[in-house]
Amino acid sequence: MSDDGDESDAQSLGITKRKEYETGEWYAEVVQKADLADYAPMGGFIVVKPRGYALWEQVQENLDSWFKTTGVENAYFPMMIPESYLERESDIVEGFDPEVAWVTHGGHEELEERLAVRPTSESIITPYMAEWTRSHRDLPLRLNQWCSVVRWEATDTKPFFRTKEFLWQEGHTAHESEGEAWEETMTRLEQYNRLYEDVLAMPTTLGRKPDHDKFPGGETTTTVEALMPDGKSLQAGTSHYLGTGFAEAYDLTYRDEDENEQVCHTTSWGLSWRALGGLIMTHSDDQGLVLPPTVAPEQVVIVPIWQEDTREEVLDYCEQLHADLDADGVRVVLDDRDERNPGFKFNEWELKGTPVRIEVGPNEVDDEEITLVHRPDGETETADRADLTDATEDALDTVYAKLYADAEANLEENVREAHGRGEILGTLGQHGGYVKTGWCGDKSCETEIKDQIAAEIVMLPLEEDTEPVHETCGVCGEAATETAFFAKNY
RNA sequence: GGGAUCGUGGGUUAGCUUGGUAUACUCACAGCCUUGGGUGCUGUAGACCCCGGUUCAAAUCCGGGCGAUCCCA
Repeated sequence: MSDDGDESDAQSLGITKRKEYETGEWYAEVVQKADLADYAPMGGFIVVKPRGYALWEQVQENLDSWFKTTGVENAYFPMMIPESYLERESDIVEGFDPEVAWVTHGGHEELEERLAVRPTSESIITPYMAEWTRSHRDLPLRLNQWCSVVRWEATDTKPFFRTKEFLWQEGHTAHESEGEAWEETMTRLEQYNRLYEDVLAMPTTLGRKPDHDKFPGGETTTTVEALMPDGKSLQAGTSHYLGTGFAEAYDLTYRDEDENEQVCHTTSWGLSWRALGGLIMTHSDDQGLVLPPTVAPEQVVIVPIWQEDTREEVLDYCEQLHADLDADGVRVVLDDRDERNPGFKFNEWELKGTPVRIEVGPNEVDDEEITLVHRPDGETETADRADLTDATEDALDTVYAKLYADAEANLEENVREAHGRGEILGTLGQHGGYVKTGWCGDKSCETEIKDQIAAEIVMLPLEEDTEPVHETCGVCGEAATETAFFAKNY
């Protein structure tokens, strides 16, 4: 049944596309109507509105505090990078060149050397790390910057998922040994994982990128992958062990205890506002945005419901609730707008993603109770007024658990095994999700699948010595050396 | 990278085939009304994506651009 013809006027205030059937359009509508972001006048760019930015701030606050307690310091490097710097690491040039935006003029004068708008900052940060590193006593050196980068891809804009400019953090570290650098790589990957598990209510899978898809110039790229409800995988964060290649290119060396010059092992790791795209896509529904309480700008909305003769007592009661919750540190708003009826408010706060609603009418006032409603499923519960904060916090925890459980079920149901071209293609085509199969390690076997169904190897098991799931490659039949996870991806 | 669809007040949309004063709802604002799922009334304000062509006349037809969405790779 189509709602195109009979969209009621009332509904056009809310979401008119269905998540299940029109995922792309639904997503665009949620982002705009929940006031998260808008399109910029140039293709590929977006404007992030205060509600959207508030979500990013939650991501920042969490990650930033974890970084700081694990030895990372924030710094800031220029947005523009001289071409000669970029060129010092040839793989970086090759990997990013097609999507670098160049500044060629300052005012009316052509620059002697054109400047790259950073697509990532290894090439300007590493030289400075080299300057600051003299001896093993200066190591490890851990820097992070919160900034935006530009990658001039000619693909369709999808707010947060795919934009030419995006906000992220990029961490860059230098270490004495491969072991330390590898440990660093994993520390950051685990922190990304924690962000998804504990803050964004999204289960993830950790893995390694195949060689042909790793960070240009790096040794190993690890990834946090999140499975979206439409069966596509989202690369939700990456952490790279860069080996000594970058250190060599930019002279990042140190004197060890025996006064010998040694080359550093470096890492870099980044997480972008894609995380928000994943968050929105994962939890939201046909009513609009759904947010876990951890990041919701308003965790609770109190909606008063009154009649002429009960107005004052209901509002008084609500104001008390509001004051109490606020004092207990709950992010709460009281929607006491006079000109809107409760139904309108319910819909509006649901559209905006507020996780818990407290409804208060004369009944609640008389019985000294509160009615709590969970955003994800509309479940209603009643609690004593005296237990306000506990009941509210329980409800918030329950909402988080529900969101996580739903996402987890989606992930668990959508990891499948297949062997043979037909089976791999068929499974991917029918179900989406991840398809595990043996892999010989040859890129052309991936290409074969990619050409037919636009799915690629999104990850390999994190542990390199993991026994392959099949003895032979699921595509060509040669001996398998790895287990490959095929999926369509964002 | 290839193909398709689309672009009208802040949001949703009618009008386009057959060229001539642009439709309605909603939001916003002012006032009244008053509330257990998008309430009712009155008033105000607000739009044809851009450039070019055809024409007496273009939202409408033609060409190009820009932007969005979808499908395929």
